[in-house]
Amino acid sequence: MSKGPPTLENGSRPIRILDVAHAAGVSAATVSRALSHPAKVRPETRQRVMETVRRLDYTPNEPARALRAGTARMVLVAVPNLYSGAFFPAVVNAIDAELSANGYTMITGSLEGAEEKARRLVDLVYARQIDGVIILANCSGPLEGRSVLRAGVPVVAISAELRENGHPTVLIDDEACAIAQTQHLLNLGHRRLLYVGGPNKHYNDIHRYRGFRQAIREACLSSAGIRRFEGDFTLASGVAAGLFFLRERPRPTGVVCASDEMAIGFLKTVTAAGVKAPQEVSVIGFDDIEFAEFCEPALTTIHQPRGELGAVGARVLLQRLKGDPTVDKPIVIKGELRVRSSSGPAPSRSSLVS
Amino acid sequence: MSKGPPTLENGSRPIRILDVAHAAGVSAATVSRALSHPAKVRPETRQRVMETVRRLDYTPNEPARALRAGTARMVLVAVPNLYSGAFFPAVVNAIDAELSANGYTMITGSLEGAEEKARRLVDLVYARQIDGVIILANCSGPLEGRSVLRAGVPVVAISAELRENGHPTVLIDDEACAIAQTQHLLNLGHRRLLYVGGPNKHYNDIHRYRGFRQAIREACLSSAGIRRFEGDFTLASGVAAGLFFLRERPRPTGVVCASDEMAIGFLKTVTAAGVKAPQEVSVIGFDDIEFAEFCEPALTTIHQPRGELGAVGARVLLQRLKGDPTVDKPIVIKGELRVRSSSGPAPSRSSLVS
DNA sequence: TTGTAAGCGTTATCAA
DNA sequence: TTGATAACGCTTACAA
Repeated sequence: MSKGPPTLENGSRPIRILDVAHAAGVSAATVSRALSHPAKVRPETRQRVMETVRRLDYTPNEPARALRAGTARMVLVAVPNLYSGAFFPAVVNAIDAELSANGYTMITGSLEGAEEKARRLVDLVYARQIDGVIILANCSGPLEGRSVLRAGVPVVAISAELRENGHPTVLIDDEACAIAQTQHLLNLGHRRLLYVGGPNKHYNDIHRYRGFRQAIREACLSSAGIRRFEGDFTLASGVAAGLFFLRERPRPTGVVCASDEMAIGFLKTVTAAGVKAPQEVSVIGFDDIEFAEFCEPALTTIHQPRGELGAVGARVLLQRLKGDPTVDKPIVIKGELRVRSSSGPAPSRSSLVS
Repeated sequence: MSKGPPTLENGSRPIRILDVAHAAGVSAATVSRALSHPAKVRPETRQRVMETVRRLDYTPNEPARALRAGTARMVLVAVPNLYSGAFFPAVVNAIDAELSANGYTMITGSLEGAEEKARRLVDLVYARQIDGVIILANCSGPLEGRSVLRAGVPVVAISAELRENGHPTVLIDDEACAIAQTQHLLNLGHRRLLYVGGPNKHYNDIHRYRGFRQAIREACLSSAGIRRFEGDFTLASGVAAGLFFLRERPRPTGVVCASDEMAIGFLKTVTAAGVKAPQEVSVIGFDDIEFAEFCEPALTTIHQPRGELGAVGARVLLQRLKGDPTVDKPIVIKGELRVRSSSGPAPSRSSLVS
C-alpha cells in the first residue's frame, strides 16, 4: 500500500519546493527565502510566491529542512513518571502554548523508569531531532551513560535543581510556602504536627521540609509532637500516611502535606476511619490541583501558578534557542495560601481523648 | 554560542556515519546496513561495526534518515482540549508504551481550539514528519482546509467515530455501559432520574444517552420523572448540573453522569447544599478515574480499561504502519460497573418531602 | 533582489 | 557480502 515514493491519498506525489518555484516563475532559493526570510525578497515576488504556495497547498518537507538547517524546531519536555498526576498537565499545556506560538513542536516523555523508553528520548536529542529540553521536577533521568544534559542543546529546569548547574532554572519558593503552610496550622493552635513529604531526597521535599522545620523552630515548639512520613506525592502514599496517622497515639492534630494528592488520599483514609476533619484533624495540601476544591472537606492548600511556571520556563528556553544568553540566577515564582475547609482550630484539650 | 556547524559541548563535531565507517574499516553503506538490516551483513563485520558504534557513541542523524527513508517514525496523538481531564493520561501512556517499544516517538497535541497550535500539528503531518495519527475522542479538529484525515497517513480512532470512515476504530461499549448505569439505579428503586451528559452531539454522549433511554424504556418507566442536563464532561459542568438539580421540585433521586468529573462536581455541589448522598440522591459516574475513589462518598461508576483502549489502538496503528491491512469493523472493549458508596436504595416515599 | 550550486547525513540501488 | 554512487528536499553562500 504505502510502497514506493510517498504519495498523497489521491495518488499524486507531494509538492516540492521546485514545483512551487516553477509555478511561480522563480527559483527554489527564492521560494525558500520567501518562506523563511520574507524580508529578503521583493514584496511583489513574495506575494506571487505565497499565493502559489497556497494554491498548490505546499508544505515544506520538515526532515529535509531540519537536515539542511541543522535545527529541528522541536523541544523535549521531560515529565516525571507520575505524569498521571494532576499537577503537571497545566504546566505542560502552558509550555506547549508558548512553544507553539514560536514555531516549535513539543514532545513530552518521561526519562525516569521505563529504561527503554527513556533511552529512545535521549537518543532523539543526540540524533539532532531535538533543539532544546525542559526538565520538570528533577526527572533528568539516571546519569549512567549519556545524559540529556550533555547533548549540547540548551536545557531549562522547572521546579527542579539539576545535578549539573549552569542551566537556567524556574522555581517556586518552596521553603516560604512550606513555612506558610505550617504557620497556618500553628496559628490555628495546632501543636502536634505530622509532615507528609515526598521522597526524602527529592528537590521539592528537601526545601519544603526545611521550611516546615524552620516554622516549627520559629514557634519555639519542641519536636516531641512532630512526626514525619515519607511519601511520594501520590494518592496511594496519602492513603499510607493516613494509616500511619491512625496508629499514632496521641494523634497529631495538624497535617502538612507536600502535595494535594497526598492530602486527599490522607483525608479520605482518616475520615473513612471516623476521624472528623477539620474538627479532629486539620490537613493542608500543596499545589492547588483542580480536585482540591472537590474533596471533602475542600482542601486548604498552597496555590502554585502552574501556568506561569511553564510559560516562564518555555520563554527562557526560547531565548536560549535564539542564542541570547540568559541569567544564571534561578527565577523564583511565588505560591500562595488558599484557605478552604480542611483546616480549622485545634481541638481543645478535653476533646483529645481518642 | 551555537553558531556555525552544530557542535557538541566539548566542541567536537558530531560523529557521522562516515566516521564510524572509517574507524571500523568498512563503507558507510555497511554501517547503515549493520544498523538497519543486521541480517544483511556478515556477523563478524556486524560485530566490529556495532562495537565501533558504541565506542564512538554514534547516533544516526534522525532528520537525515527521515529524509532519505521517507519515514520519520513519529506518531501524532490528538487529544481533546480537555486534556487537563483525568481520563486521557492513562490512555496516552499506554499508547506511548506501545509505540516506544516499536521504535516510534509520540507527539501529543490538541487539534481543537487554539487555531494556531492545531494548524502547526496538521502541517507537521503534511510535512512528512509524522507517519501516523491516533485520534482520541473525536477531536480530529475542524475540517475546513486540510485535515489530518486526508494527509495520506494511516489514522486510528479511539473512542471516536470519524467523519470520514474507513479508518480503524477502537471503542468501548458506551451504550451497554449506559444501560448498566441506569439499571443499577433502577434496581435500587429509583424512578425519578437525571441524566447529566456531554455535549449533545458528542459521539460518546449520543451512545450513552441512547443506552440511558433504552434502559428507561425497558423498565416501562414513564418519561415524566426524567430530566436531562447537557454538560461537557468537566468538573465545572458537574457543578452546573448540581445547581440545576437543586432547583428541581420534586428532585430526582438518581443521577446518571457521562463522566466521573461531572459526577464529582455534582456530588460536591449538592452535598454542600445539604443534600445527603446516597441517602437522598444516588449518583453514578462514568470512566473510573483515580479520584473516583477519593471523593465523598466514593463514586459508583463504570470502569473503562483505559490502558487497554490505548494499547489496542496503538497496535492497530503499528500494523497499518507495517503495511498490514486491518479489519474494518470497530474493535469494542467492554467497560464494567464498579459499585462504591455514592449509590443506594431510593429514599422511601415518606422521606421525599424536601 | 535573484539565481546557481554545493552540500546536510543517510539509505538504497547496483555492480563488483 | 560489500562498496561506490546517486538521490531525498531543502537552505545558504556566493555570484550575478
